[in-house]
Amino acid sequence: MQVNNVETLFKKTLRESDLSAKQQSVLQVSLNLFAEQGFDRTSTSEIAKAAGVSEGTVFKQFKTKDGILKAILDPIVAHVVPMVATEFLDELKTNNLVDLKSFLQYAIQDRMTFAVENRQQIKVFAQEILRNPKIITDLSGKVEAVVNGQVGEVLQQFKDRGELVDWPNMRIIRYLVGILGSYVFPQVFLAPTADFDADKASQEAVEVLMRGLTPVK
Amino acid sequence: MQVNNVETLFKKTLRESDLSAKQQSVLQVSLNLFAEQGFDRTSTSEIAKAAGVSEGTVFKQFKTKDGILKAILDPIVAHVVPMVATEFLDELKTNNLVDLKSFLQYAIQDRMTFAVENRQQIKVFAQEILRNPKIITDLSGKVEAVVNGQVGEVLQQFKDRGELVDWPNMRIIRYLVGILGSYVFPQVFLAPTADFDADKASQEAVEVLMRGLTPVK
Amino acid sequence: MQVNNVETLFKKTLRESDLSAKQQSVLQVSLNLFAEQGFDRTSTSEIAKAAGVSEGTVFKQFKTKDGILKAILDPIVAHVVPMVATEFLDELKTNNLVDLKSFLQYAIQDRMTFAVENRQQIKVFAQEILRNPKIITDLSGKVEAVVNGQVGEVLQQFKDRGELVDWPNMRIIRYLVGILGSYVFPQVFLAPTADFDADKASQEAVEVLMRGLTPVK
Amino acid sequence: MQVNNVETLFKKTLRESDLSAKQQSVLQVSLNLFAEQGFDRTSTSEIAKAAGVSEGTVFKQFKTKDGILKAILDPIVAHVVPMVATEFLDELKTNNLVDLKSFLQYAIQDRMTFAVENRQQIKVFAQEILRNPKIITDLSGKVEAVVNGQVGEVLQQFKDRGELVDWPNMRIIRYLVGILGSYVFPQVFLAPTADFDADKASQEAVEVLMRGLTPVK
DNA sequence: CATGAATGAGTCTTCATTCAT
DNA sequence: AATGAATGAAGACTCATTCAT
Repeated sequence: MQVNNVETLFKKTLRESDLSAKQQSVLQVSLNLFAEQGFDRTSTSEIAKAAGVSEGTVFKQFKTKDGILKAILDPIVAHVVPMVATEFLDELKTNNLVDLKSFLQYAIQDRMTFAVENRQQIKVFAQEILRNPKIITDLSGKVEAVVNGQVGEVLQQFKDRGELVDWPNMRIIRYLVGILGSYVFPQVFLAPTADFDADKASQEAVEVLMRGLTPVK
Repeated sequence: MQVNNVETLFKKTLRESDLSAKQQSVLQVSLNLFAEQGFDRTSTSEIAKAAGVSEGTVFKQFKTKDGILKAILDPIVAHVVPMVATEFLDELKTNNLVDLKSFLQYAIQDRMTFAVENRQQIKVFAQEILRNPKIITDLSGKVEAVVNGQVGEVLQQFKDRGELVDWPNMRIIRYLVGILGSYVFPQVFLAPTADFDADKASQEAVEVLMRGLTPVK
Repeated sequence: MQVNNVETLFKKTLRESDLSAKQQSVLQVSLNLFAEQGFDRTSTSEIAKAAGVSEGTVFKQFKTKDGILKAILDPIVAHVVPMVATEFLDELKTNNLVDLKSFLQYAIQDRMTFAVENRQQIKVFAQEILRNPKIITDLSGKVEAVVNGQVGEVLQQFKDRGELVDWPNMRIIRYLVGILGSYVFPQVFLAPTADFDADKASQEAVEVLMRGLTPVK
Repeated sequence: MQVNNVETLFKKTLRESDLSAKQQSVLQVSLNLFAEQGFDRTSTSEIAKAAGVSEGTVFKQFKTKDGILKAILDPIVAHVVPMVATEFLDELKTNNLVDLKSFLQYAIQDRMTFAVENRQQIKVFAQEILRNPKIITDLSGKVEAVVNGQVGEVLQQFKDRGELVDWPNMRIIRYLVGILGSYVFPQVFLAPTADFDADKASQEAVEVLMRGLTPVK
């Protein structure tokens, strides 16, 4: 199965950057601390200590504390998100999703796993969005392009075959995300319950989505 | 129509408290500032200035900065949420919701309006949940009680009449909230677009929910 | 003889301000430290310690380190300079300066004493002028007004009586200041020699000025 | 006319030193930055960047930041000042200054031009003197030697011929410098006004000095 | 010689909190 | 109850200096 793990991809991006080992460590450690206790509640001295570097080193490269956050978020937005998207879309095609149900089963389960595995990164993103919603305005363009582009093609197939209601792509995706979120949200932001059954959850989600998105005869 | 406005109810709660006018002002102003710029980014001196009181006064009553947040959140959780819930449930009964569609139309539109009107308070809550998920664990008990209690009765009617799938109440509510959230989330947390059409949005939401939640013959 | 001491006047201004004793102490101590070791080489913690207050107190009132400097310089420019000027001019009139020589003797000696007694304040000013010459542009207006105003009247008397060359006031004052400075400068900015004889110095200065400024028959 | 420009001479001194091109660049750039923004407000990284060298290089040669200042000031004191003095004295002799007026005209105008052309260097010196007056104690010996030596010879001629008052050389030079300074100071340290007329200024200065320094019959 | 990443002490500044009035 | 001056610990950030390469 695909890696699909932001942390792995993030580390890869780090390795390919021209940052020194210490500076990479700063970003790695910051990501974890920001996710755990929030940006504002994480001090730069805490970061330095956790990364095993001096406080000067932190600022030498990243200039400001906000610079650290930017150094984390920017490559994720610029590289990780597209990589993940591409990977996901490739899988969609590879897996030869013959009908809507297969497609939904795959997509829902895949994204659910993704969300749970990348809780940390998602939380950092969520915090930043609450603080500065502009960040998502920048992303929404990309998302819309993908939805109407490659994802749109896939959806169109199902529409053509009469398997999917003829609603705008954004509307269909909205419901997909909404239903997915209704399962994922508590796991990511609230207490991640140990008894969360991703299989059962995705089956249920697929069931209600199939009902909601199949054309009425 | 009902007031349904947390701010109004919050003010009412304040009036009924034994807090002096100045102390009420502190809470009122804090709520706004916390929503606008976040708890960590709001200083107590800023609060004091905005509330027109001295810094000493802020602490005289609330002991700590966290105490202010608690003084805001606690009554909302203790009084405002129940009041809103009761009000909502009363309306459900009063409006004589003869069938599932009427029920969904009413519920969705009502909650959508509620969310948009109370953006500020919701944002403060969201921040606090990210920081301290425990707060929702406390709430979830109450919510589950309501869902399985009064709301459960309503849902049961529809199930009995064969208008609603025979799924657990929590599952049904999950989808309701998920679909609702897919419309409301961008308005509350991202850019609140001026062209948001609550009527159209709730009609669409009802449409997909009716499909998803109606039993198959 | 007149007080003529900026420090005394500065303290008087402080007392009349609405600053607390501690805050006055901050300014007093800062003035001394800035004069001794320069603005940039004086740390705020040093100021706090010397003033016997916490570092927070320093910033509570003066906001920034520059704010401290401003709080020192502004009242001097606004009040002390005018007070000193008035005092000086009053003395000029009171002492019934019958001829140019008496006038020069008085003025030179008086200003020389003034400069030597207020070395500290003058040094702080000098530093600030090197850093930010704008400060003197603001003052030059006032100075010119006095030179052409009250001082001008005095000079005009001597011109009318044929005791003083008919040059523009600014030119005459320029030489007065230049010659005065040639004696004062080393005392203020270089090593203040113990054997400095203000009496002899002013006699010499008066001698050369009398020669330079008396009309040729 | 003579070069009379400290920068040119400074560069020449640099070329004749055993410093590498990069290290010379460090001194050159430091001089400018110190003059513009002061020693304390110029960081070593700023110097390194402006000089196009690494931070390590700056310290390799000069050990400390003070070492840079020393490396700038020392050669000026050791070589440039003497060179300028010699040049000046040579000119005095070459120009065959027949009488006191010619001498004053030449000297005043020459030094005035010198001061205005070397504003930067003078400002660095002035700053350093404010900070560490000892530097001038070292210089004063040299100055006194020159004043009583070669300059003394020139002055003696005029005294012998009855063109110049029989005052100690230092006293005469004091007035020369004082009057000169009264014109030059504002140009160097305050706003350098575009309309400064060096010709007119030196004529005026000569006029008052001739009056002040000519023996009374 | 030259580099530049790394250091850590020190700087200015903020802020929640206390307390005498 | 209310004030606001005072506190001091902690925060972000700077900078002269070192050292392995």
